[in-house]
Amino acid sequence: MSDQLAAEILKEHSLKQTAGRLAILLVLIKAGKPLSHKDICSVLGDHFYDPVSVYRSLDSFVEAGFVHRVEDDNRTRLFALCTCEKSSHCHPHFFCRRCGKCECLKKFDIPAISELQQDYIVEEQRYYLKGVCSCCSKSGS
Amino acid sequence: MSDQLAAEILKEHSLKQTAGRLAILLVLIKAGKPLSHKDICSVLGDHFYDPVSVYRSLDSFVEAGFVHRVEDDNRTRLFALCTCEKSSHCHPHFFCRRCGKCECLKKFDIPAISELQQDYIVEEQRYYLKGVCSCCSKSGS
DNA sequence: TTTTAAATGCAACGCAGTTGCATTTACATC
DNA sequence: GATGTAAATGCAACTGCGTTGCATTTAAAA
Ligand SMILES: [Mn+2]
Ligand SMILES: [Mn+2]
Ligand SMILES: [Zn+2]
Ligand SMILES: [Zn+2]
Repeated sequence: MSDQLAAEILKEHSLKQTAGRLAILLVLIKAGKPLSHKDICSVLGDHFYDPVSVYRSLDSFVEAGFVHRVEDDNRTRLFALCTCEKSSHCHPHFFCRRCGKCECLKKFDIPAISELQQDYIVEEQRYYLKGVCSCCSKSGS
Repeated sequence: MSDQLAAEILKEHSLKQTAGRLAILLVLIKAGKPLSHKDICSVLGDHFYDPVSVYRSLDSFVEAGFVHRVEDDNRTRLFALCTCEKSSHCHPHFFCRRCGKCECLKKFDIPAISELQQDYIVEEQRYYLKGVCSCCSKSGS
């Protein structure tokens, strides 16, 4: 049951177990892919809880390190559960223009630019691809 | 004189030569690095011209293909003259947290993820680095 | 059970960018 | 050079995503 997983994650990061946080986290667990604030609110639907609080809960997750933020082209941010221990973005993301979904390419590391002058101090790298995802390219031209 | 360059670029892309466009383009040429809408407006200063028109001029440059947009983490967009013939982003960008500047790493191609399944159709790739730039890392700890 | 810092709801705000529309202007044509 | 027209501009209002302030509620430690 992913309810338990959600509870464990919160406990593990010493965040208070509130109904809202549990619900939001559950949505992220079940989705298995990056979701926007809007996505999350619409999944929550009836057990609706304040949009501002959703933002705040998400922020607390990001700060705790078990959720990462993906910056979309469109000035909206996506949130995904981050199983990959390392904090911050460790993998590339793929945005499909057909189905509109964003996918974490967890299998891959972000390739480095080996020839970059050594006096640049790289602290963070982000990489994303846009195109047509595996699913969509298979189904229909 | 870069005034002439600006005029040429506009002509080359059959865009009407207006005072505003020439001024904006000149700012981009002189800057030699990505600038935000705000940056541009503040450089224009007195010969001030409507912020909305600045947006529209920039859009026309991007559509024409000689300016590219860089998406910043912070929901603001940066614009840079794109000398590198290929349309869209062909190179990585570096954001310096010290001086706050963004730099086009024009020397480098964006590294590819060779192991990506072939049924993904990659149409665009973006790559950016954050850290401390060459300049800033040299001067002062 | 009591206590308290943290979480929540609600309303107002901030800011980058967009849209609609009336007016002006670059530039092609005569 | 004068004329016509589509494109560019200015201005005001609007959108959408996210943030902030503050009073109230609540999880969980004591
Ligand atoms: Mn991810
Ligand atoms: Mn660039
Ligand atoms: Zn798809
Ligand atoms: Zn710097």
